[in-house]
Amino acid sequence: MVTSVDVAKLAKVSRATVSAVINRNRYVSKELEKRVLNAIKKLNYKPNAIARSLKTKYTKTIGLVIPNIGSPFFSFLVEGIESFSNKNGYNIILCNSDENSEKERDILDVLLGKSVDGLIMIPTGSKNKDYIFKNVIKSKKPIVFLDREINGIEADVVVSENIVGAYETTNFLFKNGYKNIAIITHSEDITPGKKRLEGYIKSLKENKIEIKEEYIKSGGFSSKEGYLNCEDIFRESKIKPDSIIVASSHLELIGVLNYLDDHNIKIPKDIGLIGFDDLPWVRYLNPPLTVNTVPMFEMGNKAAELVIDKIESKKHYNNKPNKISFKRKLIIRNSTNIIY
Amino acid sequence: MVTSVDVAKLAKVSRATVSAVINRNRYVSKELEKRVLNAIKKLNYKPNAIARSLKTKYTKTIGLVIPNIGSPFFSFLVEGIESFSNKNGYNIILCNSDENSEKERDILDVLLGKSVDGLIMIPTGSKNKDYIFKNVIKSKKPIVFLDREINGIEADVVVSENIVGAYETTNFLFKNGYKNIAIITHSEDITPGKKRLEGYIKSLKENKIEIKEEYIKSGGFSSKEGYLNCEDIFRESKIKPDSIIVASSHLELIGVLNYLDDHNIKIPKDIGLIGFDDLPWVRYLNPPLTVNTVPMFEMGNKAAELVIDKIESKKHYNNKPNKISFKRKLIIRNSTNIIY
DNA sequence: TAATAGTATGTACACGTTTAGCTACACGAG
DNA sequence: CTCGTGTAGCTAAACGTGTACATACTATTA
Repeated sequence: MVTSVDVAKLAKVSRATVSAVINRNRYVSKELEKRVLNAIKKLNYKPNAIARSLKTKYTKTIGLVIPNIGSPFFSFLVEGIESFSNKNGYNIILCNSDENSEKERDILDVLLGKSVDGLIMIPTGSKNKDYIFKNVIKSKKPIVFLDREINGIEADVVVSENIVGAYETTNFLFKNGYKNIAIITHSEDITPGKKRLEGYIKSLKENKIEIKEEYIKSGGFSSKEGYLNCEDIFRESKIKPDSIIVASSHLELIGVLNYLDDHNIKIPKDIGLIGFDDLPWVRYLNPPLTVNTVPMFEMGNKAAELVIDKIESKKHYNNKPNKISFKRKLIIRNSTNIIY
Repeated sequence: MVTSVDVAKLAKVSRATVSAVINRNRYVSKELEKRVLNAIKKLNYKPNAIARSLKTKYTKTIGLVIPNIGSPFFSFLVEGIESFSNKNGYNIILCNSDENSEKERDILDVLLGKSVDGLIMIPTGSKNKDYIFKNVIKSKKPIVFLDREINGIEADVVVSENIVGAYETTNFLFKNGYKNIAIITHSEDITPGKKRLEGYIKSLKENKIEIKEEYIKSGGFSSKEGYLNCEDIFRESKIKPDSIIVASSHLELIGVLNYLDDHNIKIPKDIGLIGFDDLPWVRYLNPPLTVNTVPMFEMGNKAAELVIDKIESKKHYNNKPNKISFKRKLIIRNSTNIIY
C-alpha cells in the first residue's frame, strides 16, 4: 500500500505538507504543491479514508435503515437519498430491517459501530424507541426519520400528509357513490397506517357512514398478506364492499389484485379500487389504477438534505426538529366508477 | 467516547485482555472475562470499527455499484445481495452510476479509498475496463460482475443465459405465427444487450426470416427512450412489426406501453409484446405480460456469496474465475396471440 | 531436579492519517 | 533596530484498535 510517507519521501517534503496539499487547509507554496501532486500521480496514491476517519471522526457515510429495498416505494426513496448524498460527497450503507425490530436494532448497533456520520431511518414500528433515544438522540448523532415517525422521539422527520390523503381519497369514493368502503393499511404501530386510518374514519364520520370493523384490515406488507386481508374482508362482511383502498404496500396491492382475479371480481364493474403511490406501472394495470400519491424521489432527497445539513453544521442541535410534510395528490384513472 | 481503555480500567485488566474477550482469540480466565463483560455492559462500550479496520485491513463492507436502484430489476438483485451479506456480517455501500462511466469511476475511487473488502458491480459498459484492471484486478481486490460482464477482464461473474433466452423467446413468437418481430435491447456495449441481440438474430436466421435494421433498436433505459425507440420502429418500417420484444429495462417497457396506448395499438390484437424479467406486477398489466425471466433474488444472493467467499479465503485467487449462469424461463401469458 | 508444556496476562508498537505547536525567514512600518 | 505579519514547512502526538512479544506462574514429565 502506498501511503503519504511514500509521497512525502518522493516529493522531499514532510507528511504534514502532503496532508496540507490534499486538504487545502493551509498555505503551501506553488513549488512544493507541484512536487507533491506529481508524486501523488506517480505513485497512484489514494489517501486511506479509514485512517482519516479515525482522526477526524467523520466517515462521509450515512447509514440507511429501511424495511426492504425490494419494495418499489422504498427503492424510489433510496434513489432520492443516494442522489443527494452522492452529490454532496456522502456514501450510504444500505440495510434492510425486513420489518423486524430485533434485526433493526442489530443494524443500528453495527452502523453506529461503523461511525456513520448520520442516519436515515424508515423505522419498523416503535419497539426500538428507547434504544434509539439512548444511543442516537442522546449522543447527538444526526438522524432523520423518513415516511414513518416514532411517537415521543424528537427528531427531524420527512413524511407525507397521510391523514389528508386518506381523507380525500375516501371522500372521493363517497362522492362517486361508494358507500361500502373497505381499507387495507399498515398496522397502527406504523404512523402512516395509523394516520391513513384516521383520515378514512374522519371522512366516513363526516359523511355519516357507519364504520364497520370488517371493512378495516391492517398489518402485513406482502402479496400473500394482501391476498388474505382481502379474503378476510369478503368473508367477514355481510354486505360486500363496493370499493377498497389499498393504503399499504404495492405488494399488498398485488395480492389484492390476485384475490379479485381469482374470484372473478372485476374492477371497476364489481368493485372500485384505489392504491397509494404512483409507481410508473400502475397506470398500465388493468384497468389503470387511481392512486393517492406523493413525490418519492423528492422525499428521499429532502431526507438526505436534512441529515447532511445536520452533520455539517451544528447550529441545528439547539433548534426545534424539522418536520417536512409532503402534500399528497389524487390521480384519478379508471379503477373506480361513478355509481350513483 | 468510551474506549477499550475505559473498559480495561474499570475491569482492572490490560487492554489486551479486553481485546481478547471481544475477539475470543486467546485464553482468558472465566474470572477476568466476567469482569470485562460487566465493564463493557456498564459503560455501554461498542468497539470502534474504524480503528479495528485500520489495524486489520478488513472493513466488513462490500461496495455495490449499480446503474440505478430505482430500477426494479436492480433493486431485486440488491435485495438478494443485502440479504446474503447481512447474514454473513457484511454491510453494503450502495452507489448508483446512472449508467455514466465517469461517475462509475469516481465511485470506484471512493469505494477503494474506503477500503471495502470486495466489490459487486453491474458495470455500465466497458469504458472503465483499464481502470478496473489496474486498480481492482491487479491489486487482488475481490470483485464480482453481476448481470453484465466486461470483455477481457478475468473475474467472477454471475449472469443469466441471455443468448438462449432471447433465442427461445424469438422462436416462441415465430412458432405462433409472428413474422415481423422487432426488438428493443440495451446498447451492445452492455453484454446482455449484445447477447440478447445475438439470440434474436440466431432465431431469425434459423427460421429464415430476413433481418431488418429498422426492427432493431438498442440503447436507452428510460421510459422516454422506450417511447422514442418504439416510435422509431413504427416510423422507419414499411411493414409494421407484428410483435416487439422489450429486452432492456422495465422503464423502457413502460415507455413502449405508453406509445402503444397513445396510438391505440392494442395488445395482443394489433401487436404481440414480450418483456424480460418477471416483476410482481407484470402479470397484472393489461393484458398480462408474457416474459422471459430469471430468478433475481437468487442471482443477487449468489453474487454476494462469491464475493464473500473470495474475501474470506484466498485459495480462489489462483483458481479460474467462477462463471455462474442462471437459466432463463419463458412465462407465457396473454400479451401474444397465436396468429397463423 | 530440570525441562517442557500449558495457562494467563501485560507491555508496547503498529496501522495511516490529521493537526497543534513550533521554528524560521522576509519584509515593511514605526 | 525592533516588532508584527504573512509565508513556509517540520516534528511529534494523537485517534482506538490488534497483536507480537515478553513475562510469570503451575503442572506434568523424564
